Amino acid sequence: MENWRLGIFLLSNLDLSGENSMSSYNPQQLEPKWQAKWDETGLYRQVIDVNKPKHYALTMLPYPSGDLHIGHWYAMTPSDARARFMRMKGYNVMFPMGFDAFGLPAENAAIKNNVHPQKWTFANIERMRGQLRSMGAMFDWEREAVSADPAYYKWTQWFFKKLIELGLAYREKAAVDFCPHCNTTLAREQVWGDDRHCERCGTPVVKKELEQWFFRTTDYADELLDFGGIEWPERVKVMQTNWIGRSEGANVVFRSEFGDEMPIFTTRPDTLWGATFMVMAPEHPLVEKLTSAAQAEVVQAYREQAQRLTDIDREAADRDKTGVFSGSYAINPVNGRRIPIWVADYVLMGYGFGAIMAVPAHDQRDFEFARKFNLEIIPVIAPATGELAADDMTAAYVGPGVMVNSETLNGTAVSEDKGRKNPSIAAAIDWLVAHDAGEEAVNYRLRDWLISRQRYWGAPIPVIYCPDHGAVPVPDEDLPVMLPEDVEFMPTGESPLKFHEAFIHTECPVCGRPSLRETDTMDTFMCSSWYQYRYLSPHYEAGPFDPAQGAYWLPVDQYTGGIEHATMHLIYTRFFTKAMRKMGLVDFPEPMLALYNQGMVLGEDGEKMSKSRGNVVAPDNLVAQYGADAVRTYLMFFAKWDQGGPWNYDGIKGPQRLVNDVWEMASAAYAPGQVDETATRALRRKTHQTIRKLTQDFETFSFNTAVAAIMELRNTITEAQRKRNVTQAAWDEAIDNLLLLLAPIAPHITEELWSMRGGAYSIHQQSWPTWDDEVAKEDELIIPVQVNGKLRERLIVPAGTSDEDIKTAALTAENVQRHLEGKTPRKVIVVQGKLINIVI
RNA sequence: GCCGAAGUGGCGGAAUAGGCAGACGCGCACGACUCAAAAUCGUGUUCCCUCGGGAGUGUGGGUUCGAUUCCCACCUUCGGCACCA
Repeated sequence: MENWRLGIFLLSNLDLSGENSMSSYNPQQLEPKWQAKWDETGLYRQVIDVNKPKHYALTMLPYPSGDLHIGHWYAMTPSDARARFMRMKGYNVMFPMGFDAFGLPAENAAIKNNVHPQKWTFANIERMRGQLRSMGAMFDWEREAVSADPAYYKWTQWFFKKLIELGLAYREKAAVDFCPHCNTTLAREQVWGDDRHCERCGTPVVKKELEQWFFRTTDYADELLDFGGIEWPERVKVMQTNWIGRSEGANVVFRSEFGDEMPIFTTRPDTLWGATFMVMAPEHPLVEKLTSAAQAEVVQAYREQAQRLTDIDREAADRDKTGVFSGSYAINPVNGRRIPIWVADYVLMGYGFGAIMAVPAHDQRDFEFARKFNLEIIPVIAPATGELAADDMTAAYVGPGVMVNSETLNGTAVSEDKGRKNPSIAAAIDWLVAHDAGEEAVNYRLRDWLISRQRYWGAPIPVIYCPDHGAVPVPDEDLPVMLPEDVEFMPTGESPLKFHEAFIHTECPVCGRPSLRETDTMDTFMCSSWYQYRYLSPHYEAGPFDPAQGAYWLPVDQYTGGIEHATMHLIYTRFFTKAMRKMGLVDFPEPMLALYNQGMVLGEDGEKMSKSRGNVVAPDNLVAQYGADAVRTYLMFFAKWDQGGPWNYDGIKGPQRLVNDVWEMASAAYAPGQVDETATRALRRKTHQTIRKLTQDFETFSFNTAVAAIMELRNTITEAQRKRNVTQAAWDEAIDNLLLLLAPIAPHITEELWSMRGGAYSIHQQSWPTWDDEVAKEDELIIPVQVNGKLRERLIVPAGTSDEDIKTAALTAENVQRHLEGKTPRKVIVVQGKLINIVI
């Protein structure tokens, strides 16, 4: 199929006449020519210029998988066009590019093909640089940063140490998510979907007890919930807010009969008087102690069974409640009531304290459990319809009402508000504090970020374990901890670092005793959390970035990338910037002031592109066939950027015709024939309207309608060209502006034509055109006339005609008269300059 | 189950502080050029129609002189979360 298309193309491009061969449009020749010229002249070097406002435009950096695919083009081309637009608008624009070069695919390729990950990665980078160049983007390659470069990961390690110093990194043994296929632990964010699968490979994860390094993202939970001062899509803000999952309530200390403290978190302290039992997660550390001899066997069996269940089974919401009685009792601190302690897997060890008070009357889960095991139900909220009878209830009551059966708090109003806004919750918290039984508390769903990875191809965690001094950070002068190159890869994916004697065995930096080096590497999201800073000065050696560069360029003004990073990269990099502020490296709270999420290009079948589906669109072929400019234009035209949609091989013909037409009209000599004032004015009007439209569309990322507007201008110019009825000045104005407006979208052809027309190098250094409202103004208006809301007539009137005159003309129009059927209108609605509706 | 986004011609998509639905493009049809095809150019292209009109933006209601746009109730699709106390 591809070859066939290519064949047609080659034939159609053969210019057999010989006479126009110098000037026919040949993107394959012209695009590399300008790319080289831009390079030689340093057109895209981005240097500090204090006389200009700065604009830091950033697009998410790619993983060097080996081939640039159309998705990269879709992410980068419109970003590039936007950056070019900002540059023409007078901003000093920085638009860097780099590679997120650590990660599993390199290691998997190493295992499969026996190539070293480093070799594989850097060869891919080399290849992708060439492919990126073919796109014609304004990347400043002298700012390129590669995360797998020791000069880069030295600072990734340095940041790790800084986080330890600030108390934001710690090591802990915990039940963590482990991907058996990737053979490594994962952060909670990297476990997706109903079946809790690995974000990378799709394999369901398992739980493992391991000692791992964590970053205290939860320290910033509240700050991360504050999106003030940043323009981010609502969707991302909602996803992050849900992910962080803040709940307000109280911590209350229950005690077992034996005096063991059993703290719990509740969002409903106002229902404490209705707590009739407690439930502990099977993994709760007190389970063993609190299990009575009589219950020992059944509790033990239950715990074992719980352990065997996968998280998927356990977290299925519609599953029947299971559990066993521990044999012990706790004391409810608010009323001294003795309540049984149960063990059940609907309570999760990973949230709150792993134990709850159960209020079956007002919590559906507790209600189901109580009904199943015949536990007591005591209503403590009475709805407006009257008090509840426990025996008659078929579900927990979670609505508003007043507190009952709650001693001194009886009669307090219960609203549907959460936290202290609810009078009953406020009263209960005050009661707890006054009686020293608990305190106001906030709980988050967000977990600390687990960054240890049991893989080779990542930045080594710079820590040494000394028998005397414990975990000792590697001194700064010994950074970076280099990845050894002489390693052998296990087919199991197990990290070769664990078996590399020379790497493992070292000395304690404090006492010199033989010690062991940490063999885990860092999550690659650590590398990408601060790459926007490294771009400023990728060769800087005195720190992660040059503060002089930072003072000018930071923070990022416009970030663009896919939505899939909403709760991973985009939370991590926000956390990182907040930590960097604590380190004194930056003085702002947010890394990216504005964010835009592009959609996805799908295969022609409307499905996500994948090799197995065979619907992958290869940009290299398209560039060979149509040229980068046509591909860029099509990508920006076929859908609104945040929507995306299916690729269509026929659809690209529209943009292909556009660039061809632009070539024809801008390279042709124009000589006016019979000049027509009206036609001249019409062309000038269209030119100025198009400038206005494109300015607005670029500002709002509406690139598809921007390209459509350029096509309209093209259509108007085509007509003028055929009739030769506009002045030379109007023609030149139209062509020059056409090129300037198209320059950010199709940078090569516009550069060539600009130069052919004698414009100064480079078109990309010209100012964005401005429009004159007077010229853009329509001098005739088309006013639709409706009778009872149905269109009956269109009036063409000169601009500035009074409403009265339009109304008169409308009422006397022939077709309107016919539909009035001699009746007198009840009402005539005149929408100025827009429409008339006659109601009869 | 909860939260969010979206349903418009044959197709991709325009148009929402309520005001000509279908911009722009693809495709298609007819015509021109050609021995022929491709490319290119021109004309047309929401559907139905008795050529007067009628219907029409997922479905059903509502508000309004007027609704793709606002309100209510559904249906479908796609994301995110999901026993989170």
